[in-house]
Amino acid sequence: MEGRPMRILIADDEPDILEIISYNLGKEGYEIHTAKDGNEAIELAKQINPDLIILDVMMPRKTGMEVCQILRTQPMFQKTLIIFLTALSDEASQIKGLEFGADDYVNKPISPKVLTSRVNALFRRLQTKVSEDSSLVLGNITIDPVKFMVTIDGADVVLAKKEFELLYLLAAKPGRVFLRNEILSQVWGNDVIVGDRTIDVHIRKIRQKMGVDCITTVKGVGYKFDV
Amino acid sequence: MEGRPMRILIADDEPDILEIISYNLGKEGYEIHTAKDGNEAIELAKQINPDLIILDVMMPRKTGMEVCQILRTQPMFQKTLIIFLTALSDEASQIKGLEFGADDYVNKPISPKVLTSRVNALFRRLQTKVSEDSSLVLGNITIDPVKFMVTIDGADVVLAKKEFELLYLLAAKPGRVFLRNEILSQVWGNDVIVGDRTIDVHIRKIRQKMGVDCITTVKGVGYKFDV
DNA sequence: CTTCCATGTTAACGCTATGTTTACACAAAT
DNA sequence: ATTTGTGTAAACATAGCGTTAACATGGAAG
Repeated sequence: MEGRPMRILIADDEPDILEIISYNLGKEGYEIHTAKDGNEAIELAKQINPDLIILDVMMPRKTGMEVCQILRTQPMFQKTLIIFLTALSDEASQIKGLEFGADDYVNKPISPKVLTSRVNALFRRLQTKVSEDSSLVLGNITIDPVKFMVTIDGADVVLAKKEFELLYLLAAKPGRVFLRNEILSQVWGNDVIVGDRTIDVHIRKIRQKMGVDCITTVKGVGYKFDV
Repeated sequence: MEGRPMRILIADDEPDILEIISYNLGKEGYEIHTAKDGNEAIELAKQINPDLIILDVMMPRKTGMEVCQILRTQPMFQKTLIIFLTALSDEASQIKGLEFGADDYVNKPISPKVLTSRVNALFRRLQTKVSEDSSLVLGNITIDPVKFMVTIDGADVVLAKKEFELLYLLAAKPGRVFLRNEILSQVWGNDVIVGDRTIDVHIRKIRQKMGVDCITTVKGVGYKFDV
């Protein structure tokens, strides 16, 4: 799945902050590098080519803003993610930071957990953009919502809209059991009322068209996608 | 060619907030739609297929979180940007929101300018390579947007303007399904209103003129170019 | 063993989304 | 002025999706 861990460069002049952030993001599996001023940040960035740079705004030897501005002019750092970190919580700074080309702007005092969540959110978005297709791959089965296509062992399977939506719902969380009510409200919507057998019939058609039996019935509860 | 404004759906139960945000984002050139509760947001989202959804967390008839959760399970909202808006500034909510699949989390009271900056930052990151008009080669089919010409097995096929634009749109991302709404806004523009059958008629003419059936209908969803 | 309930199975059918054809306004070309 | 072609609308035709209803099955409880 993940070829290499995402590389993060953190620049701040307060050692405590560096340590706290490093520790928390390291725990998430990221590869962490640190710099303690602006020039060092630029140097290191050129060396290691990080995926994300977290910049304190107030730093000696070039502020975060300056670092950002310098890096953004270089082709190599065009698509690098940048987060500003700052004690300045005033509106103007924040706007200025974002317009300088930052992807996020987090105020101090920092909650390590919040920062981690924001970092994760940025990377999540980047993933789906790079791979462009958010298709699910489960063993020999591929489900591509962009192409509206299901493939088993390279062979295409054509599903109708509702069938596809139902399959996608189950396959998005393999192994998890979905209650009939859950399925109804997610695929059909809340206000629609359909008969008891409707879900079953769709499940049947999916099973039939797919050939492989990848959907398991949990009697009295619901259905789940088998891994 | 690629000048379509980004489409934003804003959902909040306070009319004042809706208005302020709409005004400010509208000024930036975005196309704005609004909903005043959760269910309405889901309905509208399905209709207009927005690029970004701004969700108030506290709303009647489904909270923002619920809306997010429901939409994220559906294939067509995998890549849609989502921002949460909330008065709850506590850490836990924020983390929860981001882990729910949101791309940003903004606390009330909202500064319109800050929100605008954050919206801009998200879209900036999303900007795809503006494919300068280069000719597409797909198997034995060549589509040259400069010469306005389509060639199949060396034989020229003459298409009318709208037909060509439609074909080019689909062929630019082979396999990808384009919703009827998407096609309308990309080929016809957002403000133009045309009848229900217009797209079909054009598709038919393309199919007829091309001889080869390279466009597949995905009923209830849209059309796609076959590879 | 019987009963009961949840789900599987099948066929049939209405309805909606799309296909198809024709007509027409309008623009461009001749 | 005539011709030719494009884009849209309107009026059908139609396929197949989504649903229902009726019946089958199987397993758990008694």
